Amino acid sequence: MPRKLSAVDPLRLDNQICFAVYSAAHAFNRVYKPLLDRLGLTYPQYLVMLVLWERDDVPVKDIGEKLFLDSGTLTPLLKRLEAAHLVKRTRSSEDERQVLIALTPQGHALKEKARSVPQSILAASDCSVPELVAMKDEIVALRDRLNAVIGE
Amino acid sequence: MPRKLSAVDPLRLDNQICFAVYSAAHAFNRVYKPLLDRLGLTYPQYLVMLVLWERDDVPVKDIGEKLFLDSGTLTPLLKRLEAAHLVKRTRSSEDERQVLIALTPQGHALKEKARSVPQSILAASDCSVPELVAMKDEIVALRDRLNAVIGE
DNA sequence: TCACATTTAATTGTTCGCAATTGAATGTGC
DNA sequence: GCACATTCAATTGCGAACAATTAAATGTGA
Repeated sequence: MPRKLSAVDPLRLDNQICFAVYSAAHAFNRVYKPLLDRLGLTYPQYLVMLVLWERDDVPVKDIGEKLFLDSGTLTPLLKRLEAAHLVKRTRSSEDERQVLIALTPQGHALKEKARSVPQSILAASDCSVPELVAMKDEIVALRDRLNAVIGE
Repeated sequence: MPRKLSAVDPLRLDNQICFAVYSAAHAFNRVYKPLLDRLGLTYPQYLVMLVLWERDDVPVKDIGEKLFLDSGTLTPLLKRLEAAHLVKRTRSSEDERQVLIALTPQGHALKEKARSVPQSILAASDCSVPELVAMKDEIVALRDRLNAVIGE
């Protein structure tokens, strides 16, 4: 009995890892949404806050490198975080080209409210921590290989 | 010697599988971009074309269910595909609420130009096919568990 | 010093992605 | 047959995401 061609058709949606990643990212976003609504953050804003909770007073460029985002995305996003009184934007005095992003007291305080988020995500994943760590490492390795190709 | 807390801190960016997925999706998008530019498609438009190349003349709702997208995303996207003469949008005569999406001859023809895309992605992934299939299956399973939680 | 390149954010314009709403068509329970 | 709910696409508004450009600050070489 001949194998169905569709099972190996490279143009089939179900065979594409990229669509798996794309749709998983959207699924994560939908799980995060109600959790982050309580913090008044969108998911990309939450990522920026994660960066700042690790290290404060960083240039826009550093945030961009960690999150793989450029100023076209970050500038308006950071302005919204500033409008929400979570960060302050100031030109660096050493290098006037740089804009340094610092947390406000409210920005610092929000970290406490965010502590419950990861475990909610873990529960929704319905997966053991070692399994998730293994998957994460594989996906990061794939991402880094893809990014290496982009730099040519 | 005590383990660094950061290695297990759930709020650390590097520990979050969701960020791995999010950033991998963007990396894929950047790899796809030059390939899809030659087809005159964006990545979401390419996904819609993949669906239509599998089965033609389908309602918007069916496309949305396969891609996990709603009409707010698909309606303008499909109008752009129609403006590019790749699809035709017609009201179903059986159920006037539905809009059926059908490929034009140009839309059908584009499939041939798209055949080289998957192997370019495979090359950029720098990964064996069995490995990619295994990763894809894991990610799809995770996505489906997340989507199950959303439906409560 | 001075011309030139580089770095850094900001800006503009296009396309997703989704929540919320609208309006038309269809299905249902009585 | 008729009120009612449901389904489906379209619309509106907002927040990413990114390409391309701009402008200012800084670095470099002759």
